Amino acid sequence: MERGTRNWELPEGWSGRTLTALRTKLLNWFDTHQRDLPWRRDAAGQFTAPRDAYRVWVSEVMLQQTTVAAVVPYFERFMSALPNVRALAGADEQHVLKLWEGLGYYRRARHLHAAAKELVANHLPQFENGEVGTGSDQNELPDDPEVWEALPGVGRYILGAVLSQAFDRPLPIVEANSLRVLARLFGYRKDPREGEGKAWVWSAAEAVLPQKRAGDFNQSLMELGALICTPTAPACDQCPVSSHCVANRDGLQDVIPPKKKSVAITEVAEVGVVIRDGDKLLLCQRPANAGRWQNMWEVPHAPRAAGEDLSVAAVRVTKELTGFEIEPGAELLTVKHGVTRYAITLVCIEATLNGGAFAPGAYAEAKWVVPTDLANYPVSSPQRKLMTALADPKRQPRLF
DNA sequence: AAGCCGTGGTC
DNA sequence: TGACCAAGGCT
Repeated sequence: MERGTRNWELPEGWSGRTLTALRTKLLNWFDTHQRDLPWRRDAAGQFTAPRDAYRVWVSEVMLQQTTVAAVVPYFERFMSALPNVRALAGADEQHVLKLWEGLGYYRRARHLHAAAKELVANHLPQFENGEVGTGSDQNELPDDPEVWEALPGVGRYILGAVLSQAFDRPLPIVEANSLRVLARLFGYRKDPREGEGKAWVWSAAEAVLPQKRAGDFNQSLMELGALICTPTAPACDQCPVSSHCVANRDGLQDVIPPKKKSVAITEVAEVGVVIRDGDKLLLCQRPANAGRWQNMWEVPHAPRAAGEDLSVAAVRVTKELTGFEIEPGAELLTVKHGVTRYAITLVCIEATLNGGAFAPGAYAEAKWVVPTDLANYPVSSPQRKLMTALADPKRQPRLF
């Protein structure tokens, strides 16, 4: 979409003065109603303006497609462990993934990590031997859209969010909240997520954006969408800009924006195999370049054939995925989990190693691990559920 | 363009 | 309870 132009008309009654009033009302509302969130303070707990670019960036990446409540503890842990971009760039990817474990969309973490390496290598002051950074990135991360735009995991939203909040650059943002707010405010009836609607909503975000305090203004749109202009039953009586809102005037809040198409859920039956060899069990690392949970660890698991016996499936899946031969044992437990458009029922079975050698392919690597070590590996949520259950001292019979 | 990528909370 | 939803980006 083209930037810096507006090829649509403001609704009747809108003028430059109206836009000025709208901006003032939203900024004033944000000043008095914004939530106290950790990424709105600096590392010392102080409110600053503009804000620390590294903290803004990490928080914005974590918040993608995720809820504020889920992010808060992850953000605190992440900032304690890796307080600045140099620390992140110097960390192992496994450490970064471990800090991300449970948040989902793990590619975000890998992109964040890769981008930090790129920034430190090519876009930050280089230190001589013995010198160290300040520990704060406020004046270290580049105030340059072209640098940020080229980083992995940085799209137009992250670009605008980071540069407007950290450097007060007047760049717009569009995400789920602001999309809803803008569509209702201007009475846009088509889907702002598709086709020309995408261009429209970015253009609308540019049109309302003030040249000063762009970061606070962008946040005000998101905060309003999160607290007042909610998907269902918006609190229009508490909205600071309801008098400007076309959807409020015409009673169209329920149909603007249109609901997203629902996706059909597919049921999947899987078998997972906990393979013992003495006091250790087999842990496998998923490959780096395809599918979900890249570079994370798990016990071997795969779909069962229709009507396939659990033990037969366990032997077949283990052989296909790892190359190992096993002797299947008792059924252990069942973990149900949803992931994207799949509802997966993972039935886990115990087994003992019977021979064979690890064959890389489905998995990048395999390790024999004592159960107390499982907590140190980054694993998916269903795998964490399985491992937590295995480690439960109340579980009978005990595996180890 | 449309599908993929996770997870947990809400009503 | 299950469908909907969340501070998107990549291919």
